[in-house]
Amino acid sequence: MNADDTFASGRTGHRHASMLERRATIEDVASAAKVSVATVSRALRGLPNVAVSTRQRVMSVATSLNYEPDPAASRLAAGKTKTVTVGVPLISGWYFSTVVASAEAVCNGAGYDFQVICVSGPADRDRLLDDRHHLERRTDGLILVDVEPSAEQAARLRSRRIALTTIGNAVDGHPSVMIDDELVGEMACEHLVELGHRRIAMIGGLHDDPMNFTVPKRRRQGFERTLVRHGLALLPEFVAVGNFGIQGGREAMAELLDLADPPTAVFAMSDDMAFGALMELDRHGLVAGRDISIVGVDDHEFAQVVNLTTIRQPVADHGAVAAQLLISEMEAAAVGATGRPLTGTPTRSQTGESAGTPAVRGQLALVVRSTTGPAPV
Amino acid sequence: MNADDTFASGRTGHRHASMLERRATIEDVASAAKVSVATVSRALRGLPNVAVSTRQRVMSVATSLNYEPDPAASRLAAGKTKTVTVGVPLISGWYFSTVVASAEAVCNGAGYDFQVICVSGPADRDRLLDDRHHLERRTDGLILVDVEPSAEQAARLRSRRIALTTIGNAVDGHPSVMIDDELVGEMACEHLVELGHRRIAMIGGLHDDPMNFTVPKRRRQGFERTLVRHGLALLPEFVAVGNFGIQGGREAMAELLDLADPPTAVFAMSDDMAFGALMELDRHGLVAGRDISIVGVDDHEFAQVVNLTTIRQPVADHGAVAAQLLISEMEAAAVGATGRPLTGTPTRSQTGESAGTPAVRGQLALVVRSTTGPAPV
DNA sequence: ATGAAAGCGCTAACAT
DNA sequence: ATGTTAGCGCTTTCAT
Repeated sequence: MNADDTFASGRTGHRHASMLERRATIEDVASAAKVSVATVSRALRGLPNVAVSTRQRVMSVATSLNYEPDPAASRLAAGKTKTVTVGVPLISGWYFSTVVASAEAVCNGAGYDFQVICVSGPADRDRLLDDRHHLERRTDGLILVDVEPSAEQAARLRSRRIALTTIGNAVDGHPSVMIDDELVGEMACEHLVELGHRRIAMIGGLHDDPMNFTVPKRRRQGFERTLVRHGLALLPEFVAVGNFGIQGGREAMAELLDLADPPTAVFAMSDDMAFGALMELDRHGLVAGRDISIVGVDDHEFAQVVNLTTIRQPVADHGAVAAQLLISEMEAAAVGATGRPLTGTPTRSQTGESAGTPAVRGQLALVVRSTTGPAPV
Repeated sequence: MNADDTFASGRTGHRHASMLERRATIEDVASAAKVSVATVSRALRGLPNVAVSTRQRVMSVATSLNYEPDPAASRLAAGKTKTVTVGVPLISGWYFSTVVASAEAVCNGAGYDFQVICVSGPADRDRLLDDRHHLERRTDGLILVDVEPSAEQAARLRSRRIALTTIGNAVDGHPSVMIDDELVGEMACEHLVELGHRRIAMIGGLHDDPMNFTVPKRRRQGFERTLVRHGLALLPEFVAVGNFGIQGGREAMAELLDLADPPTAVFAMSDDMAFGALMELDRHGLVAGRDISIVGVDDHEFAQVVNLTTIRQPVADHGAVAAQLLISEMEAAAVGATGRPLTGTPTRSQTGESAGTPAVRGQLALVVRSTTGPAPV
């Protein structure tokens, strides 16, 4: 089959260098350990009903043979892939890459292969979730970050035995990790009001929202509600769209500054947008924290560089916790599969969290730096 | 030979088919299309020796059955995984996440599964490259970003039939994409010298360099050489270590400012370090571009926010080009494997690029913003 | 151009 | 506690 020797002469001194490495199979281990392949399989996977001495012998033989099970073979035979996939709207960008990084660390630590796929719009989302191609037989679990599957898609995922955990929004019956986004808006508003501001604007939201990104909606609710509680109102012209990017933030700030009567303070729903706002302030010769106050959300790595006041959220934790939740789900499912056929699985449709579907909430903290200050008199 | 019928009755009964989706196998397609599985396999994979009419029929049946080949099964049978893995020192962080993002787009577009693994030190690197676990039978190709495999590791990769492409450094006999790092140092130096600076410092390098990260070394060479060409010298106290992070840049700048006779200009080998330097300047009440000039490298998204003068490199291209090179290698290897056994593959040990191992160089551009200005008089 | 059949390297019944 | 063996769903000779 392989014509290794064809080159054995001319290629290099060492034949080994050009030869294909021979990998040990479970049979090699079995015969070397003088047991059956079944025993090797059990021994190596820590299954019960293996004599201690046998297990040890098998393990040492496996090690000395440098044996590693072929993932394709075990996937085919067992039907599990030991792979997790994370779907994000964008791979670069501080928030998402931080989430991906921490999820990767956890998954890899738990022995899972880690795949990433970019889901930048509804089409991508539906392709990922509806087509047979991406998930089917390729992954045991999926982490969706700021991507909301429909109820049907979530249901199908379950019937396809693919575990799901979401970040940024909750899907009924699945674990999720998110922050209290209403509280975010509330905290930002409180801070600004306390400083004496009364003309407070908001940068956030998306121009069109095909992905049904609920985060800005919730932040706005908390923000507006708090404004109202203080006897203030959210003026229509004080609602600018920033699309969660630096440029969007800059443009939004430009619009606000163009107003006949501009705000004295701005709540930017993300640090990125706040950075853009800061740029625009600079262009106008205005000083943040003196002429106009800006609060962001995230505590982006750069927030300290530009001294941005912001609401910190534990982004790295998001990925790590989601990965852990997902892994728990998958291992539970694995047990359930062998034990009893998950007859008892709850098929809840409650609005809140139901038993078995933890909705982890991250801690928030207002970090006051220099971009917010007392309202100008 | 097969006693299929032994279990024909009891086995196939769908036990909990109520919940689980039934997926079509190649046999389902074969029988529905009234051909053999072999023909289905050929037809669907675009292999020759299939009648046009047959192929069409098979394809439409496959579509209507929503058939998708089981990746585990084809991997096991064919020995290829259709997966690429990228190893990066850090997943978050602007540079790496941008590279990963563009690589993902290309790989996914080409139908490859895309895995990421964090390689944050020599131990991680050796585990990834030496152990059987990670790569073996899991991936067809590897992209290493700022991670340098030893010659032996690269050789083993070849004998394990895993394609390799590197970013940031070149490995003999493998495609790579990098920039001319000496030119980077040169351009930065030229710019500063032209502005009249003569006391020019440098922030870069790593404290200890277990990964043999060659980028800062080359940048320094170009930088120092250019200094010398202009009759200047790189003073030992003008070489600060920044570890390529914001904090490191800040500390490095602090050291430089503590000097009895501080520099009037600083070449920071990355934008991140430049941002840190900017922070420190700010803390000292100094204005960048007036009191002290700073040039960075990258043209980080954030560079425009703080108006940083920098040397732009096409980071996204790095990932995209590397992915393309890798895919070319893999498809060539696939052909070579069936066709002729890659007789002509060069085993060169030249210093530069050799035929068949393209070393793509990215375009550089000096982007002048406001953090550099004429030397104070 | 098509089909039959032998694996690929495991896992999981089932038997002992 | 251990062994036997039938698949898992494909790909790939080898026939025809």
